[in-house]
Amino acid sequence: MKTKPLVRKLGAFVALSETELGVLDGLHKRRCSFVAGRDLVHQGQSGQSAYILVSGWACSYKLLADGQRQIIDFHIPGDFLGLRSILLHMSDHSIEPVTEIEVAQVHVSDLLDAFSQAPRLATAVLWAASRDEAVVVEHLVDLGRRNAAERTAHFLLELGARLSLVGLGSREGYACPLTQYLLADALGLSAVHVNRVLRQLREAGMVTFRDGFVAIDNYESLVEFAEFETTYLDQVGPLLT
Amino acid sequence: MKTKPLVRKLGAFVALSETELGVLDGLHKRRCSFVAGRDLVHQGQSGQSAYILVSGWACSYKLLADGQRQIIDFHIPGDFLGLRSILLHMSDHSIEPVTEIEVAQVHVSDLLDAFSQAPRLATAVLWAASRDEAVVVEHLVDLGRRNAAERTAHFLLELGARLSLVGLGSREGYACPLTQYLLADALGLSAVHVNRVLRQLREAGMVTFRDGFVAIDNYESLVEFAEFETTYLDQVGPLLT
DNA sequence: ACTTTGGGCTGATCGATATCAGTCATCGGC
DNA sequence: GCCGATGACTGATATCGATCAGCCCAAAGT
Repeated sequence: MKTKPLVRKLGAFVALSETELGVLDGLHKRRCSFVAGRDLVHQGQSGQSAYILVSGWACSYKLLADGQRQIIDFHIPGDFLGLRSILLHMSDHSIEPVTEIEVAQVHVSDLLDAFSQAPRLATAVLWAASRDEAVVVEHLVDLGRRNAAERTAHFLLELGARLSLVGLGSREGYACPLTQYLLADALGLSAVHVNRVLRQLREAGMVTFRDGFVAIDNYESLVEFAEFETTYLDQVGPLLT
Repeated sequence: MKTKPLVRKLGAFVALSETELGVLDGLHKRRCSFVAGRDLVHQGQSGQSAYILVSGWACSYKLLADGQRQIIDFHIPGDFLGLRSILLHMSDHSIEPVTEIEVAQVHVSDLLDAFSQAPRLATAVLWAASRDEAVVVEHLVDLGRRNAAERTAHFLLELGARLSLVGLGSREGYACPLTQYLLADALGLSAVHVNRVLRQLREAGMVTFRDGFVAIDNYESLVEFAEFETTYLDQVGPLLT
């Protein structure tokens, strides 16, 4: 079987032993699939287990009383879903599959067992969680201090960088199943404006998002335009050997 | 000595034993003070230790190339500072004391030792980190989908709720050393506009921020106006006994 | 006593982005 | 072969919040 995205992701941080690989494999036993659009976790729900995303895309979001929604983050293969919910014993957000997804369900007890069998996995997962938090923080800066075009450019670059880490993208581009509506809800813009901004970026020769594919036409100028910094995503090699 | 804010905070989640209290005490040994305005941690710095904030307020922020900044979060007594930095071996943000602060410096090794002596502390700290992340997520929703007034109202309520957890605030209000400039950098607004919005909220009889004190004039209507949900902050009693 | 500084405050104007009100193309169902 | 749904796209208009330019007050410095 092909390398699991989670293994690939954690492997970039910790040089995984045979035992650790085995334990990680064990976490992938309870497999399920979900169709696009039907909530996996619902805001306000309690209890719950977490999931490891094996294939497909999902997003976590919050709904406001007036029906608007804000997408917190998109999740790609190798990401944990709902890790925070199980700690707080209550989900403060919803999670929705963007495409059809395949996940491995993980109970709290599975996770704690895995950690006691392979303690360095806990460090690795904590590291992954920290990196995810850094992504959310960068997203927050997007919303607070970047205009629509910079924000969109930055966001597309960041997605690309994350996808590259699990082998699903490169500097040339990546497959991206998001609609302009989803992008709007993530970027705090209207779908109409997302459309205009994407046109600007396309006409400026920087990036073309069309037919489910993001083509980065000029990586350097896009990076400069978006003030994109990769330090928090870069991972040259395992830090823990 | 008065109960430490961190003990108070974690105590709301885990019923702490004598041993655990002792270990927590041990983490508070390396005390230092810092004056307001001079960075504690600098964006891009590597290595680093973390800190427990004992008294005073701090904020973590990111600088953009054009000189703008976005404040990610304000930190109040009982909060950890720079926990993510030590995991990523690199700080992706800066931390600046807002007032004079007193902190306890914590090396990675101190923390790991503490966790091995009192394993439930690890769970408690992880829980605290998750709650902090939930705060950042809520802040993200503020920036993405709430207008200036709702955003400001929501932010002030959230601060109040967090301060109440460590005994520094109530539904009537709390002492708040923030300037309108700091508020602007956190809310993604200009200082001028923050001023106007505060006036609106004051004239609407909801909340009065003046002379370093936030007075909540009408808690119910403020909560309704801001669509404030406390679920992720509420903590009726220890979940782990 | 005068100046300087920092924080709070205000009016006028301008620009970025939302909102409204559509068109067009594609696709699956019947 | 039409129908409804969905997503991409566009022009016109409205609005929120930034920016500019400035005043006022209190505290600290000289």
